[in-house]
Amino acid sequence: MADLTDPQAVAWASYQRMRARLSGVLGRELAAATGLSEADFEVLVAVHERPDDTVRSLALRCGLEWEKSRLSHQLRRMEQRGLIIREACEEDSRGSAVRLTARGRELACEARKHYDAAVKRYVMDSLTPEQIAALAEISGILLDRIEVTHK
Amino acid sequence: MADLTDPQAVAWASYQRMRARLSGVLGRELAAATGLSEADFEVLVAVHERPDDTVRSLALRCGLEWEKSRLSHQLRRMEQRGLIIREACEEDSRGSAVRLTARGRELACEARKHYDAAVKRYVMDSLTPEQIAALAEISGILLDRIEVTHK
DNA sequence: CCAGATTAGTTGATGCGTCAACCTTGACGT
DNA sequence: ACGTCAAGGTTGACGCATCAACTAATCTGG
Repeated sequence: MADLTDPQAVAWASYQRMRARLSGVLGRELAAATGLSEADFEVLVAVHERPDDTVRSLALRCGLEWEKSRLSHQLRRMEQRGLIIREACEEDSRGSAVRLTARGRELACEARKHYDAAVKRYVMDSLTPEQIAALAEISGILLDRIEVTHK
Repeated sequence: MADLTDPQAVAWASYQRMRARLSGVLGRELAAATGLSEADFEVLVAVHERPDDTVRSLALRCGLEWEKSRLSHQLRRMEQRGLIIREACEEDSRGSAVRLTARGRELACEARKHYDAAVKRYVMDSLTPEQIAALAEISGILLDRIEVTHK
């Protein structure tokens, strides 16, 4: 009772192939248009959503659901490239806060436009509203499943 | 005309979150059970499907749809860990062939069992046959879309 | 108030993935 | 033949992701 049925195997193979290809083209287009990686983009957008373009690292980490060392490494690289700056956190002197630079803010907006357009072009324009809803539903079910067994 | 509608944005967010979580869980379980990465696993399975557990690098690369340098780096690491060996290719002296070691063959089988079971547990057992078919269909559509605009 | 346990964040090592540069060998037109 | 070009593969550099070990500040129980 362990094996996948044929339609299951086919579905999994299609999904895996689609996933690999889609993230490839989206990442490449984003990099070509803005010089940002998807990781950069996620961080910039998440920070830009906050008042004053500033957020505590902890909150950012929880919002992104990233490992702490992943965020730390990413922020170091982004700081070196002048996209963000890190400042002290007054509520908790262990913590730190992240603020967008002018360049970071500008790139966040630019990148969002390009990225959303690419998602629309590659994904949304290809699917019916029913298929989009189905994708959302399936994703939600699988997420629940993972949360339940890993909490 | 550029922005995503609300249901589109929700669907995309769910998909992205599901994708990240699912690949995390599957990768972690595979590593815990066998010590292999997903990249290792893909290679082992692809080679193990061939007669004599041997393939030419070129064929492997086309089957996996990997960049050539990616495959080269991956094979170097796998050779160092004793999962495969690389030998000369007689049809074309530029080329090379990949053969599983005994350990590689053993791990390929072991890993396949664990991985399929995890896919079944996390994905297939959570979805109806209709949802599985919908996932396959959606994936196929998006793949076509990408192929068309990138070929 | 103090000692031990938690928590925020950093660091270093290592594997993965991409790009660009490179080397060798085969293919092809003339 | 031969010169040019393309293809198979390797390498080095760099960014991304995870793990484990570490530092420093906060929390908590007594």
